Amino acid sequence: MSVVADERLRIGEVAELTGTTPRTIRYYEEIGLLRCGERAQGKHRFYTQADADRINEIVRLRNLLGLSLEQLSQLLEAETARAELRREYRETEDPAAQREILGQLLGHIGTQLELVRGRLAELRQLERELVQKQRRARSRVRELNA
Amino acid sequence: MSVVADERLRIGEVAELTGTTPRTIRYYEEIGLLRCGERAQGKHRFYTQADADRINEIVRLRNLLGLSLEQLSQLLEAETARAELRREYRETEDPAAQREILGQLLGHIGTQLELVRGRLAELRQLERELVQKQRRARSRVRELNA
DNA sequence: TTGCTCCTCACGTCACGTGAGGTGGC
DNA sequence: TTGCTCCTCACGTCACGTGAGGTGGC
Repeated sequence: MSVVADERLRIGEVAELTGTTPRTIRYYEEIGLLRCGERAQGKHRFYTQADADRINEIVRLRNLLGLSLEQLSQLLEAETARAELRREYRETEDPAAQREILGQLLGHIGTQLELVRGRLAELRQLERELVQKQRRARSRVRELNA
Repeated sequence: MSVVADERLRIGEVAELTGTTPRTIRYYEEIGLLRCGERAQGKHRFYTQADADRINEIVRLRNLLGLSLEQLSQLLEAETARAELRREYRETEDPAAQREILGQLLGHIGTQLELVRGRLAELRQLERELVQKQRRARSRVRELNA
């Protein structure tokens, strides 16, 4: 509950927080989806809340949008690059640069919204069809009872 | 376009109709998700429109709900059993039996609707969060322009 | 010091993809 | 008869699961 900036989470705790497993987190590191974090070979990995947040985002997009880790990697790479730029440019207080960054952010959000809304449309269509089936079955039950 | 009951579709045609591949269809047969259809070893498989419909349903539930083929198998097994009973009992014209079958059908539809609505809720939540991010970014753009 | 969690191989699994080499049907 | 699609192995791949055997930190 206490939000400490330099909180050091262990891999098992992060796994619990994100509904994954240590193996999954190590695999994401292996394929470059997650930062590797400096540590001596064989030593324990440590994570921050920001790492947990990123894993949560990955898992959510993976589950809800059915993207491959390769596709997710591309989707999040842009975001990571932006975050980098943002930290750099925020200090310059240059409004033109900030507008540029915000434009990129809006583009990125737009891409994700398109994907989410496409899925939503498909699921709503499926729901409609199931409700239609349900109505027909209920109507036949009423006929039988009449 | 012509709907002929005994239309004989080849595996490549079914794959095209369902957005899958011949390999996928053979794999579903291999693990028992699809009927095997009597045919001599090495001879060509043939399918009906009903088979294509079933594959479409499988693919849709797989993609939209993220179920494993094992879970899908269980979900559809009940449906297959019902369809069987239905053909048997429809001829008897026994209203009690028909009520029973309709009850099972309604239960099955209810299960699927629960899954679909759970997913819809998660996706709507994700959409809300993205829209919220979008608003904040746009508001910051307006601030910069002021 | 004692557990518990962590570590690194490394093989297994699910749901197919991808040739290799050969046969079938309009 | 000529293509095209089909057939059956069988190995490859992606995203992890699951031990085996060993070390690290509160």
